[in-house]
Amino acid sequence: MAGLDDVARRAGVSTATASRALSGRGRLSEATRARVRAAADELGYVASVTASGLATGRTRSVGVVVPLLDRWFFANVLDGISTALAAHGYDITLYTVTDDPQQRRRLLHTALRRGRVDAVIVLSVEFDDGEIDELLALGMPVVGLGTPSPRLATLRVDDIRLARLAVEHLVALGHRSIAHIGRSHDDDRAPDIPTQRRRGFDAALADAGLRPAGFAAADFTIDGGFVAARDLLAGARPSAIFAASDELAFGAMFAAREAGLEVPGDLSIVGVDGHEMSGFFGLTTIEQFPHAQGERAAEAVLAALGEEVAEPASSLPFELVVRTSTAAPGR
Amino acid sequence: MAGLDDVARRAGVSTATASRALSGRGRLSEATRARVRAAADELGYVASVTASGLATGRTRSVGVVVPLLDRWFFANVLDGISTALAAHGYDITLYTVTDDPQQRRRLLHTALRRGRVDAVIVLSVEFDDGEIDELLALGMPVVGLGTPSPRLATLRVDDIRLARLAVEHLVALGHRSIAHIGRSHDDDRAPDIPTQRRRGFDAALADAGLRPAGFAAADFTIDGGFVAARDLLAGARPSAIFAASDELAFGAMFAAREAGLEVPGDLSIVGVDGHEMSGFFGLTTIEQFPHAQGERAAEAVLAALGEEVAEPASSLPFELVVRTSTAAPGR
DNA sequence: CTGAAAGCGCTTACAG
DNA sequence: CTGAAAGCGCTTACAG
Repeated sequence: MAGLDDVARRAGVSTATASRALSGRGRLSEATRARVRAAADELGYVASVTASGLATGRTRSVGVVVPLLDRWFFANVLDGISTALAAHGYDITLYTVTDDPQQRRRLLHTALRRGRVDAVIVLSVEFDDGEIDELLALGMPVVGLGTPSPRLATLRVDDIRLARLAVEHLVALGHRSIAHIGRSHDDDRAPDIPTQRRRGFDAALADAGLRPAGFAAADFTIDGGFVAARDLLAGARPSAIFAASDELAFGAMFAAREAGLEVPGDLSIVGVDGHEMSGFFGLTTIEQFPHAQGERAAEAVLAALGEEVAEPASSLPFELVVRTSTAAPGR
Repeated sequence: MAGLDDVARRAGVSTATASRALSGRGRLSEATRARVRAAADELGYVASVTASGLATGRTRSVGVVVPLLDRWFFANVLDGISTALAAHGYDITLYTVTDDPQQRRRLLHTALRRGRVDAVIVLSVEFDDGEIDELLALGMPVVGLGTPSPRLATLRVDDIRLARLAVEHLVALGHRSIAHIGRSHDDDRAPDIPTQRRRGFDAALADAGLRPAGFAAADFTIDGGFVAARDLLAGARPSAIFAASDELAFGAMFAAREAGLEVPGDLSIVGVDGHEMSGFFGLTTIEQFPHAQGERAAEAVLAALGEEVAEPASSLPFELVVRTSTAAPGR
């Protein structure tokens, strides 16, 4: 691989000048700049990141911390991040993080402190206070997407309003007996997404003078939705379910089918996400454009790194998509 | 952040000795080694990758090139890669690649030549001959997973046998009219996965003295499967469909439902993958354990980098899982 | 506008 | 077993 001095030699200038010509920093004549560029092209020169990283402290890479790679939502967010970062010549270094405390230590204490990345994007991982301290102590930009901590610069959709939108749709259809599948902290002020959605659910019902017809906790998988819905349908059956994700909603649809119930005849179901399969299932849902969310998170981080990016809008959009899984309460 | 000389000073040794103590290379007394380690722990020292990378030429990072982040299969493979790599202290740098030739050039010509990664894993991307040349010219280990090119060290499942297994299951149930949804090159010798599966399909039918009851090409999405199946079901209807992926099979199931057909009463369907939803759909499928495939690819790359890894098995396993989407041809 | 030189933080022959 | 020194390939004040 050709190095910078090969380029300099070929262009007949010093290494310093070659560096300036290629980076665009410092002023030099257009002629020499062009000469250096030509030499670099001819040699197929690409600057070594380890060398320039060591010299400048910048590596043009951002770390992305994800909880689970195989959730549809995260895969799409990641894709969005990747698109936006690539457009600015940044690479992405991927870190998976589960509940394993040792793994978290390794991430915070070692991986992120190796100087491999210039900034980090954290997706929906719940870090405790001490972990947030360590993140902040990294001394680089950290942006969260759907991260619960108020101490992190975080992009989020207004999940209370989002949930209200879903529930108000059901109420408008005439439903009076609406249950919820999701997750919730006991503390109403907990900032995590599932709790916010549960609060929006409660609030919308209260506004309509209704009380929850049931709540079932589930992790955000299809199977979780299936089991939760089976529980809900076993008791005094609600006429509608608001599921906190499309995957939960799919699970609920499978449970309804197993129970011999028709959707929406016997049971209306609303989800959240806009999952690629929601159309096939005829699922009414709140779309939230994860790909765009990823792009926005990437832009926030790029801005913090001093890159030129389009002015970011202030809030993340979502919208109700009505399909065939919701209707007026039947029979 | 503490540097190596801080550690050395605290331990009362030279930087060189500190480096040796921490890396384990070169022999030195247990006593000083312990002293250095203690100093490093107390200071929370972590070696800078840019510095050690520049000095050694190794960065402990591997590039992973993926076509699409939001396919269930790739997400799981990636997760497997991440698991195995993390266990050896390697990071992963993620590169997404589509058909856009400019993007491919940027990857091959720039991103991969920056010295950021020690090796690369390529997932199912079809590179042309010139691109393969560039990959090989990188001068680092490259391993493919499901990559068509015979010039790349590639891990693959035996897709001909895999397809035979699926089709033989249908034949054994008594089906005589079996169609295929997938993709295929005209050239039978094309090494890409879809073509291999189509060949296995043909071969199994030929062995049973049967001829294909239809073939419909589709990209590997649910929607692709839906459209393809709708076409197949519009003509002389087959009694069974072998779909080259579970997502295609899901699409086919939706199409069957739309056509008012019962599965498996009117139509049997087999898929490939072992998608997390296949259980809910009652889909008979060939499981192929993508997570394990990812781990295996990572281990192959680690071995090429001189890391100690378990002896890799020689072929990738798969297995038939019979559910309720297949039965003897009905009515 | 351009060059010589120091420095980024490690590693590794080379001596001893 | 340990240290002094050179070097990895860039960038950037500092001079001119």
